[in-house]
Amino acid sequence: MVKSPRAKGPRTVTRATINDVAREANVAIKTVSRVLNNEANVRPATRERVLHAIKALNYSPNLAARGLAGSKSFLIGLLYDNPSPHYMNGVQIGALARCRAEGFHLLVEVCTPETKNVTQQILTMIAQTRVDGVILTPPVSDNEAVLEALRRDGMPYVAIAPPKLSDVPLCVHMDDLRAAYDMTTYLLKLGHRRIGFIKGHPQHGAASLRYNGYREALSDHGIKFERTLVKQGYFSFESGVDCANAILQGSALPTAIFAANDDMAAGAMAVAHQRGLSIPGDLSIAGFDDTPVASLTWPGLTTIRQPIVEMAAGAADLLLATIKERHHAGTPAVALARRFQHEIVLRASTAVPRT
Amino acid sequence: MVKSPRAKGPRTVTRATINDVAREANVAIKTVSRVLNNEANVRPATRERVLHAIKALNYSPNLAARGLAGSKSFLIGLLYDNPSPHYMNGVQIGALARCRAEGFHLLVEVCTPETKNVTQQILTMIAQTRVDGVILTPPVSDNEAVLEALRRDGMPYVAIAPPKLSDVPLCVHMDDLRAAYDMTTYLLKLGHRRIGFIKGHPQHGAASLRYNGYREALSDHGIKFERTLVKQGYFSFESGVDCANAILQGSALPTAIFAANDDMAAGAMAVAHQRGLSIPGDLSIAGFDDTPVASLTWPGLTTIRQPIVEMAAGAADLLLATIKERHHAGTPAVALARRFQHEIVLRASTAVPRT
DNA sequence: TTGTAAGCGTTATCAA
DNA sequence: TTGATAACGCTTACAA
Repeated sequence: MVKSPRAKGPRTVTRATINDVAREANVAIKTVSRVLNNEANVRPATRERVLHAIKALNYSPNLAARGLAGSKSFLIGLLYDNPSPHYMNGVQIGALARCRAEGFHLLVEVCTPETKNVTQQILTMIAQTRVDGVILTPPVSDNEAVLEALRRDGMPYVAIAPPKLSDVPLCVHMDDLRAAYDMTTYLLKLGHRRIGFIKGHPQHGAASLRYNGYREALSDHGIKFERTLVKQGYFSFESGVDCANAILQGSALPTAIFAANDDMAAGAMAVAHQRGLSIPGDLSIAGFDDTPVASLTWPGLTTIRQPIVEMAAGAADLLLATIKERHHAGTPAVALARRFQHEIVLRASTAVPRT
Repeated sequence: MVKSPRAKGPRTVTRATINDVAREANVAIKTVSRVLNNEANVRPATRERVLHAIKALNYSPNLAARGLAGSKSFLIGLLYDNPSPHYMNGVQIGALARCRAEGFHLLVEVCTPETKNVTQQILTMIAQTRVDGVILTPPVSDNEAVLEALRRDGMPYVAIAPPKLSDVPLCVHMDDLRAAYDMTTYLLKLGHRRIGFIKGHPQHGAASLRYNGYREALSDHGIKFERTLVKQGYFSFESGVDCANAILQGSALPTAIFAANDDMAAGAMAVAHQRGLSIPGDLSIAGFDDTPVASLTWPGLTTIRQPIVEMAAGAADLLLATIKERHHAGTPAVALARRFQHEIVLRASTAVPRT
């Protein structure tokens, strides 16, 4: 290995440019550019020669130069506010995989609603970086002002799990209502008749869908809805504790509790343990999201898996397709909403009621 | 604001350029550039005029153009492999905050060791994006080949928690040994004499430091080390379950178990519950990292908090300072390792032993 | 203190 | 099928 004599010099290596490649391959830079961009009208032999020179010189095109000259920056912005680490991680993995495959890079930006105008923050970011498109994750995808600004700016964007599908031209989502319906039905089929429900944060779009799914399943199976079995939570562990305590303090106890997310379900589990209720013997508990905590509780938590990675990859695909299309011509992209399938993950926290 | 007649056109808005600003302020573009870069030798009145024009035109400099013309891209690369979502999230929050404050953007890239040569992946990314520096998170910061390639390339980089401080010119870290020492001492002071330990992944640098801290504390307090109380885990919940079972199957049970991370501690808690051991009555359990799960277990897990966000912010600071310095002149940056303080987070999983 | 002119490494235009 | 040459929007000499 070469040891650098001093570690200070600003640049140790000089990178080859398109001119070097052109010289090496004995063609004009325009030809190299054509090969780089997979354009037609390049004789196979010439293409080979260029490709060879590229390899020989270890050449990579300069993104900044491409961005300046052309219309594409090969940059995708990923906007997020404050979702769970697990969610954000999944989104990044999925989006990154697709971006890399298409030669794009991911620019991550947090929106800080407290500090400043989110819309202005985003617009500034776009103006500076000239990203080719942006991916919006909740709760940014819920922000009407942001959507409107993006639309007006003409910036392609895709929303992950937006509250209203009709609001956005491009989105990926999951059927939260159906998923909650399925979980409730599963509990009913086990034999549960009194099923408690801990609602999610009232501001969060998906939360009410999950609640509706619970109610519809109850209704479809002829089970009377009981107001005392439902409590308003806020997606946090602590709110799960509070709600579970409230639900379990009545006289007629439920045999199962379904929480609108895993953190609240974990809270409910803690309460059950505290009250000496065995899970799932005395009480079955189900969550939603399949976050890491679902496999770290005791017993393991039955929950619903959102295919986050796949959804994010799908979002990136939609966005990248739009970007390319737009570049080839002003084809007015049709609104596209891609739905992803949920999955019930069965663990040990649910079972047939004891009685 | 201009309303777009149709939502299809590639660009709906035209952005102001430095020329527009110069014209508006009635100065040369060079003067605008000086204001933009906070250079000296601009009369206050002139500066005001330029600033005013910038605001009036809603101008933001084009990063690509700046990158092409100058030597800086205002891009920082964040490399990661597969750390926990919680860890990565903290790193991003911290790094992003500092980058934004300094006008830099974060380019996130995953390294996929399986697919290809990691070093080559990184080098290609650098060649394309011309990032001004990179932040390495474990386990990428453990990769010698990557470090060597970066050094040779002359790319400034900062490592978060590298295994050997001497390997890197810039890094932030935490004293894992001391932290484990402190936790063990805390348990000893509670009165525990038989303390089990679940080791972390043998490949992970910090894991052995944590183990050493445990042993040193034992030794310093005159407690005999017992081989049967220590088991080799792999940082996963399942390995925690296995190790806890192994440790608790002996005849002389420990009154406490200290796991090298929270996931394994959660595994130990599950085992305790299964065996009917009450926590902390029969068995105290402590973890390491203060991941979200530590507050979602029942009872809450006593653990050690790593100041991830602060460390990442510190890493970004170090990197940005180096970048600026280097740009001002070839000042040979001295090696800098910044240490961050850990903190024991007391929850309900530890207490005075019952006996 | 300010301005002029020459790039930076690409893509796009238009001619050959 | 190729190739000159002009942008792209900025920074960096170098003048004034």
